[in-house]
Amino acid sequence: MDHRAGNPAGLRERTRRAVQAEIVSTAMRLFLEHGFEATTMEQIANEIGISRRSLFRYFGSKEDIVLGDHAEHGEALRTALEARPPGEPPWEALRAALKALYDSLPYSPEDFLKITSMLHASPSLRAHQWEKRQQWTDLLVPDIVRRLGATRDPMSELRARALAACALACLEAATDAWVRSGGTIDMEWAFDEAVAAARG
Amino acid sequence: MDHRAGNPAGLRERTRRAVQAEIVSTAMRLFLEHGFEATTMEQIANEIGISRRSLFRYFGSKEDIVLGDHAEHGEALRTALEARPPGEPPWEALRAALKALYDSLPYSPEDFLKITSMLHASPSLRAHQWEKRQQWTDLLVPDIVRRLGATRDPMSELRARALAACALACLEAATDAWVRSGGTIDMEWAFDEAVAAARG
DNA sequence: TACCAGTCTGGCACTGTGTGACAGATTTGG
DNA sequence: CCAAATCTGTCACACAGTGCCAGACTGGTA
Repeated sequence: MDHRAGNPAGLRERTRRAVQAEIVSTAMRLFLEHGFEATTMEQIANEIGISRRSLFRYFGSKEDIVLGDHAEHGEALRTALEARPPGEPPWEALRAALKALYDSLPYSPEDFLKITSMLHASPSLRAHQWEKRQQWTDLLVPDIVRRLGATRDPMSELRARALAACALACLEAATDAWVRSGGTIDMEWAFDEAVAAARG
Repeated sequence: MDHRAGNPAGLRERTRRAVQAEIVSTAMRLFLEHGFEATTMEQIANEIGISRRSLFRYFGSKEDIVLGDHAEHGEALRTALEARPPGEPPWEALRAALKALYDSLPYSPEDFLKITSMLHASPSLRAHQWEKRQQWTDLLVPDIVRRLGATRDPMSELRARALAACALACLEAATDAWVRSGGTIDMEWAFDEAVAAARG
């Protein structure tokens, strides 16, 4: 039985969420202030007032503090894609799903630019981000297979995977151009431009 | 003056090349035998008979022992692309250049499968490989810009970058399918299939 | 209230990668 | 043979990440 009133989850869960949130905000502040590589896990832990060991219990790696949301974003993207009409061609559905994800991000344009710039500046962050995005493809493949038509051949997965990977490559190219421009160009336009170039 | 007869480069350079080659072959043997992560730099150094510190002087990171060729491969790819007729459409030129690179690889199909499988199995190797391939795009962009037509607008780089990234994404998808099939399917066919799916 | 079981925490030790500094050996060019 | 440049091994160090353990805390029960 639950004796506490109006508590959706136990105290444990709530404190855990709170600590998690504090870690992210504190760490992000330090990262943006001194750079990702230059900030050590020990500094972050000291700043918050917990031990280094506990910090590693909340986030398995330094990169996860920054990219922790990426797994959820993948799920959101999958949901958005599956919400598109079944008959819609893959590229249009992917475009719409990516736009939905982009619009749902809670960052202000300035913060988003700072974070994205940091992501581009640190090799290890870029690498981990790509790793997470590879997992995005895995999530998207089933839906794309469906959209490509129900040919039973075993290579439909290859086709779907290539399509998803190209869409994310275009997203990356667009984001890259956006960052280079200092956030001045329109991201949506850049993405369409990238797709148009790729499709010839 | 060079007192030694028939030596294209000094003794230093030759021994350096020899040691480098021995490191690669010894390390690859250990990697394929016990796995990449399970093999430590100390083990490799001991096996060869040099100090750990010297090993790090030859290869700045463990991943570089495996992916050292990747930089040269990028150059080879650029050369192959630039050797294609100027009027040829980007996708066809890229396809031909990638095939030329693939054909020039010195590995037997069995070795190539083993190495590629290892590359897919280790997250840190995958990440570094992707990083190197990102540099490939930088090398290819100028030529693709030329092929896309000399529109002076500043966004031609975005288009070229997207194209290169999609081509490499298709290569990745094809390689992935090839590895999953245990090397049975035809890589060239898989690549074409991936491109066809992406271009709709 | 008291108690027990599950969980969280900090502290310690340890592995492995990667880097800087230094002294001694080796090569290079004259 | 000499002097400058380069390579080598050794030691020390920073940092990420992990296993282990004892103590503290929480949640539910009697």
